[in-house]
Amino acid sequence: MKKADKHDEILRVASGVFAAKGYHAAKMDDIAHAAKVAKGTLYLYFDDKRSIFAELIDGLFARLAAAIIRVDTEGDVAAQIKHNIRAVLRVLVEQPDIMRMLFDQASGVDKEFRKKIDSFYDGLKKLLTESLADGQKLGIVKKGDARLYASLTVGALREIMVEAATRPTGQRTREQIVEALFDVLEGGYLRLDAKGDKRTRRVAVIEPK
Amino acid sequence: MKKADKHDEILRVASGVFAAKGYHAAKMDDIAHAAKVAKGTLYLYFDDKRSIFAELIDGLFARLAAAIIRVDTEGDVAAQIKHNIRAVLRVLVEQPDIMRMLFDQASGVDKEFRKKIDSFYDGLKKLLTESLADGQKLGIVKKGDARLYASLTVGALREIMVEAATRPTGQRTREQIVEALFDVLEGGYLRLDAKGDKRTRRVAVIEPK
Amino acid sequence: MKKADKHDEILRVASGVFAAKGYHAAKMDDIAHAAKVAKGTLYLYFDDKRSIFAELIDGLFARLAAAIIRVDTEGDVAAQIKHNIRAVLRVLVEQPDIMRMLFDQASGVDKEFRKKIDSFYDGLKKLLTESLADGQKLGIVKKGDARLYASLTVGALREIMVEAATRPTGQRTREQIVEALFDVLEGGYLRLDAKGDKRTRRVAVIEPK
Amino acid sequence: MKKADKHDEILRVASGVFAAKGYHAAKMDDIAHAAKVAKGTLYLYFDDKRSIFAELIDGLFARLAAAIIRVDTEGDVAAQIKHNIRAVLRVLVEQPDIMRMLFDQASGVDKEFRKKIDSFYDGLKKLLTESLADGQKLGIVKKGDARLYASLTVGALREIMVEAATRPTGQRTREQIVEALFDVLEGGYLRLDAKGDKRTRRVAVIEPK
DNA sequence: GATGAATGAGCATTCATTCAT
DNA sequence: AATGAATGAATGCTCATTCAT
Repeated sequence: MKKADKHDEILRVASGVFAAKGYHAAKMDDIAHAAKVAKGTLYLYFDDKRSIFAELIDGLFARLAAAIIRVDTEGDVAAQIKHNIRAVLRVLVEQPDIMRMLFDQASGVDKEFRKKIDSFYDGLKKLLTESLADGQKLGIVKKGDARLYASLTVGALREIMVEAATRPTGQRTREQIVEALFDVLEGGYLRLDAKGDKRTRRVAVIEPK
Repeated sequence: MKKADKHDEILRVASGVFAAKGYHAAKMDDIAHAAKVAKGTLYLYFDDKRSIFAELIDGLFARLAAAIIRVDTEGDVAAQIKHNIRAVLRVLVEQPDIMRMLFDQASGVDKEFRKKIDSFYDGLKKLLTESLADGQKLGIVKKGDARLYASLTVGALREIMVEAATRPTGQRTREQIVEALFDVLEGGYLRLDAKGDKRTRRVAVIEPK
Repeated sequence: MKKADKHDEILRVASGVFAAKGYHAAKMDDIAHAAKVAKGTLYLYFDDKRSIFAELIDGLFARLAAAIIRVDTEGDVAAQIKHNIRAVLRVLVEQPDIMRMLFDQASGVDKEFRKKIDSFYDGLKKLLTESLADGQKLGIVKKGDARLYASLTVGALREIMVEAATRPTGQRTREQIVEALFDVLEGGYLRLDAKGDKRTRRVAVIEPK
Repeated sequence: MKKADKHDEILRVASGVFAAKGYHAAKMDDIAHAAKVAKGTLYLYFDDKRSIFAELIDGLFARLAAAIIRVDTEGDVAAQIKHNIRAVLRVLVEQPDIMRMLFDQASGVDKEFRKKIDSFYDGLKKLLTESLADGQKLGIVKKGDARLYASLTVGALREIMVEAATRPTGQRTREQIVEALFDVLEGGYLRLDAKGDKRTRRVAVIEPK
């Protein structure tokens, strides 16, 4: 096994240990044992415990960033949005361990980690906010607080991702999730006017089959 | 200062320390110092470090649970939903420290903590899922995966809460958030059909005001 | 209750606590609680934890010392020896708690305590050794290492005392113990018949070598 | 130095520290320092402080148990008894530190330790009691409370052992102690002459009623 | 490269003692 | 005299990291 391979092997194993026990409860001994190497060997491939965790998170971020495409409002917006949802889902669902770590542990490790995570989210939201602002100019996004829409979307996405990664899953196909989330973004899910709400906003609604 | 007062005072101070440093980096010394008592004194009021944290989380949960009302579909649904959003916002925003702790630290402390948090969320989602299912029967909630809608809503809410609690805030008033979130739930924010999407679902849309 | 009374009451209670838990496991809280006084009150009657224990041991020593009479070889030696055995038995058996403490805990408390106990025993053995040496001159004690005889006797006594104090007892009466121990001592190294004791048991004795 | 060696080396050193300071006053730092290892190293070889002490006591018990032979009344009883006294003396005198610990500290450490020690003594006394009862049937042990004789013997032995181990020693040779103790036992409740021992010392014996 | 024994700084927790009321 | 809340020094134990083999 080559150097890079063992590095990756340790990473792979470590993500399982971190996910199972949490960052603080995961001991270097645990990781070494799980990776079937001596404790000292870990330090040949990583500077310290923290950097093992950091590489995992960074790798996840990189993969997420690579998966997301900037929405081009000239093209088929719906398709692109769905593509993004689908891409994020795929990255996360394929590595549920790392994902659990990211959402459950990361900000509890360190001041620095929290910053790193915050800035990833901030970047994500900024990207989304800009896209939405573009969309508002084109009239394909409702007027209002684009930043808020972005946060809300990221939050909803995150929640569903976590659930998809955490639960025994199986229930929903990835495509169902993509469609459902997209639908909600497009049309919300409350239909209060059906009860004769005074603030009726739609003259007519045709529910899709 | 009475016994109960000092207990609460220590809790109050501890939430700040936990929020600032994170559970593990917050030492009993730090808390004692911040509370201006000797370390031993902490143990007169709490069993151990973990139980200080636990009381904070439990208190937050209790306040959240108390603030949320079950939506009665006979009454003004919109008003009740807004009430709930507003109530949760108020509880969390008034104690940003505890909130940071809950979202950033809690699941990293302990297996037990993760369970506690998970079950809180599960309870919340279950409540919401049932309300949505009721709504679907009454035709005031879009058909589809009610559980998914619930997750999505909780995620969106959480994200906005965290942001509201974390950011220097000030920007948005609480009422603006309530309205915006409600609007999105009601009607989504994408208006893709304006561009002539083939899957047009609405004959006409009248944007409010 | 007068000052002296409370002092003694605390002592009495403390001996039970020490005996039950051992010196180190017995907390000042335990003693205060058992004595139904506040912790601070203990310090009105005793300098510190150690001195409570010290007073108990000292009291026991004093009572033992007072109970033992120096054997007068002019008088009825057998009666005096029996008296001593009986007296020691009575003192110890009447306060089994303090006795347990003395034998089980005392030397484990402190360097100083070990010294104190050692010197009590040393005094006891010295007293006995001298008596035995006197007896040897008079021919009523077998020739040989008087110091060794003394140690042996003290050890045997101690063992029986501890047993008598520790066991559910009941089995042997105190007088049975006195007689049995005396008999063994007599058959062992005492040669009282040389003085023409009425209870002469041997017609002739040929000392080996 | 091999693993087992260091384990034993630490044990050896620890017994000195425990004996010198007492269990509670002996700090892990003291032991580590005396053993010239870091504190953490102690925990590579022992679970905790208590288990270091436990191993010392257990080892002593094992060696004592191994050294003692059950007296066979068909053979030379005197020789066997002397062998036992000699064997116990040798085990204890060769490790005076552990012995001090056993007698001075052990029961003060823990409820569990007291039980362990009590049951060792109980076993010893039971063994001896049975031997004495056998002897009584054969007429080589004086009639009477065999259990009491056993306690008395064990107590006497213990006292002499402790003294031999504690004192600057030197004074008596081990063999002198063996002979003296045996002599006393013999004159006391042993009636070996009944079997026609060559070393007959009494021409005639008139047992008191 | 690989090992794993050794390290020692670091921390939660305990409890005898004090002292303001 | 009595109280008991407050104190803080003291200590067993952990575990990330190092380094001789």
